Amino acid sequence: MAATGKRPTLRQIADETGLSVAAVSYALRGERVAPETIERVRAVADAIGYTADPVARALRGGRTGTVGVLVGSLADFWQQTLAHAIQRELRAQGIQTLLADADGDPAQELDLAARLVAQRVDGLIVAPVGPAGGAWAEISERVPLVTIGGRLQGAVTVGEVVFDQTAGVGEMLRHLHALGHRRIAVLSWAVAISPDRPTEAAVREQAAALGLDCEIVPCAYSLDGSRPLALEVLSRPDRPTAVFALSDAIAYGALHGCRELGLDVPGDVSVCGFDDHPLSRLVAPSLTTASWDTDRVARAAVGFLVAHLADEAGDRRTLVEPRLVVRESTGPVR
Amino acid sequence: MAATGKRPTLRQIADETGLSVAAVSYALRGERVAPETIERVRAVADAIGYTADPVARALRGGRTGTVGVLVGSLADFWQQTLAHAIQRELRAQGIQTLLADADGDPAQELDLAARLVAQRVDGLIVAPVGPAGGAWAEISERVPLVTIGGRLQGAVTVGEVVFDQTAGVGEMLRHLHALGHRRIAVLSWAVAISPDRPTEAAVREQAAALGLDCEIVPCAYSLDGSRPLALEVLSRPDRPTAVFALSDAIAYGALHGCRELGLDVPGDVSVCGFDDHPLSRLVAPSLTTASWDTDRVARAAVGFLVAHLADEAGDRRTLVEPRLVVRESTGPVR
DNA sequence: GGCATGTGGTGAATCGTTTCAGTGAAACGA
DNA sequence: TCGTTTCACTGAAACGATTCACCACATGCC
Repeated sequence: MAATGKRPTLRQIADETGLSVAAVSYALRGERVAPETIERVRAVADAIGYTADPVARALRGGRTGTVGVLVGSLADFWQQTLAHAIQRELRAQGIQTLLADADGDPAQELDLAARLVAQRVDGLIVAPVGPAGGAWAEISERVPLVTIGGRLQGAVTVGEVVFDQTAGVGEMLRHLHALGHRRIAVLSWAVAISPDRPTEAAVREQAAALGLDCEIVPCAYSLDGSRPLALEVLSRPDRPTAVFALSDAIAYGALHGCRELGLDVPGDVSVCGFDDHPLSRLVAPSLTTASWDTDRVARAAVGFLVAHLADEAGDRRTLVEPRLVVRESTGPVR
Repeated sequence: MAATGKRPTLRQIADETGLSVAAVSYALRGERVAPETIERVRAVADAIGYTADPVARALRGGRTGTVGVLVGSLADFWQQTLAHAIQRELRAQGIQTLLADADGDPAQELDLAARLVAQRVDGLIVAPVGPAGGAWAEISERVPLVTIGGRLQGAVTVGEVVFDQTAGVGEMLRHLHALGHRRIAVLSWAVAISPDRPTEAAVREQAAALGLDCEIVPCAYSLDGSRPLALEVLSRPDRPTAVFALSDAIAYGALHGCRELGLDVPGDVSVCGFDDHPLSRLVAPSLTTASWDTDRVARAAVGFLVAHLADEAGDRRTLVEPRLVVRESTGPVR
């Protein structure tokens, strides 16, 4: 039968050393007791493999040493990378990660967050996809909250990582503009799920500034979702000269669509994405894309939370700038 | 200031209803008290938004409602998918997921597992990459352990999901054999990290059975790791007619290498992978690959754990068969 | 010597829940 | 009417670590 072993407790060490439980507790954190005693206690603790029970510690009013991470969808490449980076960053701080993913369903986010709170996480890092509901306010009252790339209405956050959507979209549109493109289709998943549509707004604004003819095509966030749309858009008589997909996954679908139509990329159409997925370097043609620095995002988010937990003051907001990666899939208009 | 809200306790409900804490506890689980009282208690509990503190409950000797999931590397596509599937399956059972990933470093696995145990998980699901050390035995004494695709020496597991490596490799080799391939390079990451090398053994065995000339090339598990190796292998005078990569990621690298050498796939060289990554359908040429059914693996692993926790008896071992997906990247020898 | 200060500890309360062992009161059988 | 059962509920003891209040003893200082 597995799992029958009992874990060692302070009581055991106390019995072994002839000290009180309190003395052992103090000794293990190196306070108030004679150095020699500390040594003795530590030796016994090591010998029997003692580790403090986080459950008991948490009950007493302390921390659980666990932070909840909520992402919109682990099926999404970029969020996978982000989750990975956050979890690595948390571990570097000695914090465990309680991961939840809403599986692309914005309606689940709040429920999942509540469950994480019920599990007594010390903090919550949320990369929301859905609209903000009022109940986020309650959650932020219970537990320190850090948001990544999204506002949660009514919630008090202890840190925010914000993406400079305008700069991100702008950088790519300027790149396309410089190559001579004027008529551009924007395949956007953000439209579908983000009610205030900051990305969409950024597209309109930047397009207007550059004098571009940008059509925004709402698009399911998936490989299969974008292919038929790309086919439709590219089959038109006044076919756009460039397709700007707001995620690499969508861009792959567009590339696939181009292949089906016998269109040369970037000869006939330029295609670009957004994410810089590891594979984007390797598809043919390799994909021009832009990305946010995942590691920096993770570091900032975790940093905000850790600083808050340590009662440190400081600036709790980071604006992340995009990085443009030009590869083979974009070229001058022919 | 965030996170100042206190969560409601049994005590509060007791005061509100004039009952004792014990009565409230019983009432909430619907035992021993008058139906009318149960109703009253439930109403108050709902009104103040009571949820039992899992920490206190766990301290009392119960479960934490959390299961630890340890994967070899979240940077790996397949394991991302697996982790996603497991976490979804656990949530369906009302269990939280405490995720840890060893980040490709086998040496970390044991340490991480120990930390998860220290966090008082109710069980551990491990998809190991590294060799089994003796300390796994201790861990399996403390907590029920389910392994996926790997043995952990000395550990007592309550469930095992095993991949039929022989069938997996065999299926693909038979596919290549049927297309006329006789000289095949196998790019294997498993060689590097798995000491007993079951996959490698399977390759040798199946190759011998089919009369194939298979060379096993040890390969770093990454996109960049496989490209130079593929270049080297494919530049030889007696170039193999097919490259069998033991992961899709490695196959992408090989595809890239072929493109650099101006080799047509599958005209000059057939390339196949293993994983069936979502993108493998979309790369050009689309990738012939094989895969294990991630959902089935996750369901089995979680099922084993849940059954054990419910003290049910039953068979706790599943052998997973591969599924071959033939696409464009493999073809007859020319 | 008397008093403050410091050292090295101990005992007990606390966190919130579960559960065992009671405990009055009502109901019931003989 | 007495004893037994059942009912509905209460008190208190866990679970393990932390921490406050306290205490005995030694030391320092005038």
